[in-house]
Amino acid sequence: MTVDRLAHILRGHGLKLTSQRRAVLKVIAGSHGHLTPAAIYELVRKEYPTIGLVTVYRMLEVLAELDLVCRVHGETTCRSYMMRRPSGHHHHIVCSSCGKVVDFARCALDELQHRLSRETGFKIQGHLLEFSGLCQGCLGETAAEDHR
Amino acid sequence: MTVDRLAHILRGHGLKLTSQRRAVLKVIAGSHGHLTPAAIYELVRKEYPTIGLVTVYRMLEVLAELDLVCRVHGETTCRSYMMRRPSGHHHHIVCSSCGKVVDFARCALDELQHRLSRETGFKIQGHLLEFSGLCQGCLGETAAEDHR
DNA sequence: ACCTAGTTGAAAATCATTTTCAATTAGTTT
DNA sequence: AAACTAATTGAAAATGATTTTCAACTAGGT
Ligand SMILES: [Mn+2]
Ligand SMILES: [Mn+2]
Ligand SMILES: [Zn+2]
Ligand SMILES: [Zn+2]
Repeated sequence: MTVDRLAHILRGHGLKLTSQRRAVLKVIAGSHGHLTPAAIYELVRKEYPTIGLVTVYRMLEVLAELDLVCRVHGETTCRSYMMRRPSGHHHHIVCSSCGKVVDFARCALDELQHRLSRETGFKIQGHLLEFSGLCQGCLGETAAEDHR
Repeated sequence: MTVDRLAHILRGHGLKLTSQRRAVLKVIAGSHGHLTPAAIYELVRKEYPTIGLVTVYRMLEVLAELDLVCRVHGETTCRSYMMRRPSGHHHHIVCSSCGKVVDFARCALDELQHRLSRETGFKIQGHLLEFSGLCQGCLGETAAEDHR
């Protein structure tokens, strides 16, 4: 997506077009990888040395709000833990209401993985898969609430 | 996994069995959901009010080292961003070396999702899927290095 | 040119995590 | 049972990331 197109979208939402915002957009739109706020800040500073880190944070908030950025998950960037129950390769279904977790093993991603490897040239080494929703218990509760 | 079994594993790795560690183990092993360090700390304090938050952090480090805990990823707990390229539902393949991201759309998880929903009683509302590996460029570089 | 709501950035506040260090203790050795 | 010792603990300080506050500034409308 071009910076001008993005700028137009922002304006369409009643947001002002400042040179700081343009600079941030240029950096994020011009990169082919994911960037942390700090990394974006460092890159933007080369073009706009007086920009504040706060402005980068605020810009990311706006972009996330408008669903213009994607979040990328790192293997080790989450600090929510639970005791490991199955010992081998497995994944989780997480209840977004109470946090309950159920494990499952057969993810059947080999076929997809091979296809993607072929199509993108990546040597794929791992995957992250997680389902989210409501557990039976929490489903019952919301049903009971709806009933009142 | 029982606390005694866990305690035994720790001891097998030359780690001392303190009452603090027992208390932390009891809380994590007794929960059916994922917990942040702060949440674990609050729960442990009920049984062991003088424990320090530092001890919880250290215990989690140990458990992660021995691969006795699982990490759970939250939708919004990662702060690495990139500009959104496709507009609809899609996923990422991330290069663990340079951070490059390639998108793909057909994840074909419906079948799996239905099976899991049936088997677990969850109302599944979303999923998180991400592949990681090395992009073509970074593959070339490591090959060149190996050649020297 | 003027107005004004939105925006900015320095600084302080808040929150999470790590480091430091002196005191304590688990598990071993006498 | 007492002594020993390396591992462990927790208060406090240090570090790092993110948010809040607020006075000054500016984009875009009139
Ligand atoms: Mn698990
Ligand atoms: Mn994407
Ligand atoms: Zn639930
Ligand atoms: Zn790469």
